[in-house]
Amino acid sequence: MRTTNLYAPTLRETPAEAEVRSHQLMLRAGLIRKAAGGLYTYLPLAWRTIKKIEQIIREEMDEAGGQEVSMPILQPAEIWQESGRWAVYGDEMFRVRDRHGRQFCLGPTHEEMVTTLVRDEVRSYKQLPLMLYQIQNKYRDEIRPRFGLMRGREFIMKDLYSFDKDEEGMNESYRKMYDAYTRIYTRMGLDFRPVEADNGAIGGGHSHEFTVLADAGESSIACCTSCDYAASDEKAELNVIKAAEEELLPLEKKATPGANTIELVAGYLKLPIEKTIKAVAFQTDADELVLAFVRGDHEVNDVKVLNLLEGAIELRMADEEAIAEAGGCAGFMSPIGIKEGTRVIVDQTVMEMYNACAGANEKDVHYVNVNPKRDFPDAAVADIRMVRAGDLCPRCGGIIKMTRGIEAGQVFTLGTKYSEALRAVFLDENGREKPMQMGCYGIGVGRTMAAAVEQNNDEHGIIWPRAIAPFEVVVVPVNAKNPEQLELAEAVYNELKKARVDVLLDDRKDRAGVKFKDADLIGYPLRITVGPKAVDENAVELKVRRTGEILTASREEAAAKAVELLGKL
RNA sequence: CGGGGCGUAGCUCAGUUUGGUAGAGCACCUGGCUUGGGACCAGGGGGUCGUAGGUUCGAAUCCUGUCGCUCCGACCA
Repeated sequence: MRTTNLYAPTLRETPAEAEVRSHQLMLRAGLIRKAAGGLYTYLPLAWRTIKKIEQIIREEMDEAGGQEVSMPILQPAEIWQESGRWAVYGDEMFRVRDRHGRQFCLGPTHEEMVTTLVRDEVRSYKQLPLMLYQIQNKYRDEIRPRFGLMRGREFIMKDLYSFDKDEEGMNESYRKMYDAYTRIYTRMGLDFRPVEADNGAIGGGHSHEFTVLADAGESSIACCTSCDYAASDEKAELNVIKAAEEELLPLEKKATPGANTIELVAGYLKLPIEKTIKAVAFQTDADELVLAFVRGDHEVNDVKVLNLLEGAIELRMADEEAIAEAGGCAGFMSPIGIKEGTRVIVDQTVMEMYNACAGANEKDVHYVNVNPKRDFPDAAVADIRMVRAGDLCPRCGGIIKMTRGIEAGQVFTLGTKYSEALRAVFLDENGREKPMQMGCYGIGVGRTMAAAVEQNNDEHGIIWPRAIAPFEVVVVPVNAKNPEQLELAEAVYNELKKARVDVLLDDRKDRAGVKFKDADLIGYPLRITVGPKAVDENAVELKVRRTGEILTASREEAAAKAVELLGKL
């Protein structure tokens, strides 16, 4: 490919609409252009990278036993009504009607489609396991599209679905996918972590998010500094922290006028914040009141709370009236004196506190010398707090640090949620009818590209990992109007092509500076410069984008040297 | 949907407070000169000032509606 034949409109200045680095760079480097909010055109450079990412994914999916298919993007409402999600999915689903008034949606995901496909064909355990995948556009009418390709309304996704005869098989499929994902992100040259994740409403199964580490990432993850434990902030498990044992003092009320926050109480009573107990009141979607208690310096993890509540779908902050009805007092709450039957959940660490301070369930009054094991021994106890930096790893006891990343892929087991709803059943070895055990596994392809840019750039532009660079090498004749230079550059270019290197010849008649700036901005891993020195001294120059390292080689050696350097990028 | 910010040339922005008839840099076209880090000189093209309405002799500027973009929150690949 020659630059004069490449549509890659680079921008000298950063467009005002882009806030995050990857979005800015992809616009500036001429990779993408916006068509409307959350909708982007992939220009030739971006599309080359997308195709490379897809190819890596395909190879690993096939290797793991997946088979590629292509299912319709336009999906009939019926199958969604059957699974019950037509009503649940809400405004996030794009819905359309055909000329007869029949309803369809633009697929936000394909569980319904793939499950109905499989149920009609698979009858026997002998036909399982089965793994089907596709790479295609998905549509979600996001509340707020943002960060360019990071969260679009149309985005490219690889989605694989596994079908197994039992849980053991499902877990085996899961493991294969986990391993395949690990190879995919490794091959792409990205710094990533498989992160234990909550799989929310589905419950029960496993889930990992494959998170590309980047400071601008949306997800906050807890990583152990000693072992390889990593979990999303809402998932991270925590061990009990035992306070030093103390003699139990008698419970006592103290007036704490206006002290309705933990900071105010601790300040007023001159107590360390670790000696206080904090309350958070929630209500479920069914209006049940739930009181959660954590140590004063901790935060309640509402996902953990929600997971403890059978049947609840979401939590919101409780109304003051509901709290008062249960005998509580907003801002001054404790489990002591709450009406019988009220849902109270106490963090495990709270149970190990001695002579602590908590609300007295009346305005402007707190208790001191609260001893949970004595004062509310019957409360439900669980791990309900949010992880924070400095906590101890639940696996090895090492120190946890918090990092940020971009969730580029996710794997999780679904169990029989969809196979039951859509009656995808088979006969097992004993002739008994059973629902299939499913798993689903997604990779955001465009998001992975954005994450790669987010993770690999400097003040001059993008620095592509070789495996997903739009071109591996750019050959730059310093002065393309000089026939000798151009001829030598073409010779190097042709040799690299022959060596099956993905190479671009920047044959534009612009000044060298322009071409160098573009090369840095677009971020080809390797640049080969052919200038006067090549003509006069037979010396061409190879520059590694990431390190800035410059090597020289003779014209004859240049291609071989480039191939050697690429091997290390 | 709630809360901020912004819509003026392809891009980045000035002009809006105090109404007087459209600007700069970059990009683009022509010619010249130049060719190792976004050159230079000369000439040129390009804007219903997001949009609709109102106030006014006169609106980019003031008022009202509306659309779009963007950031923060709930959602997610």
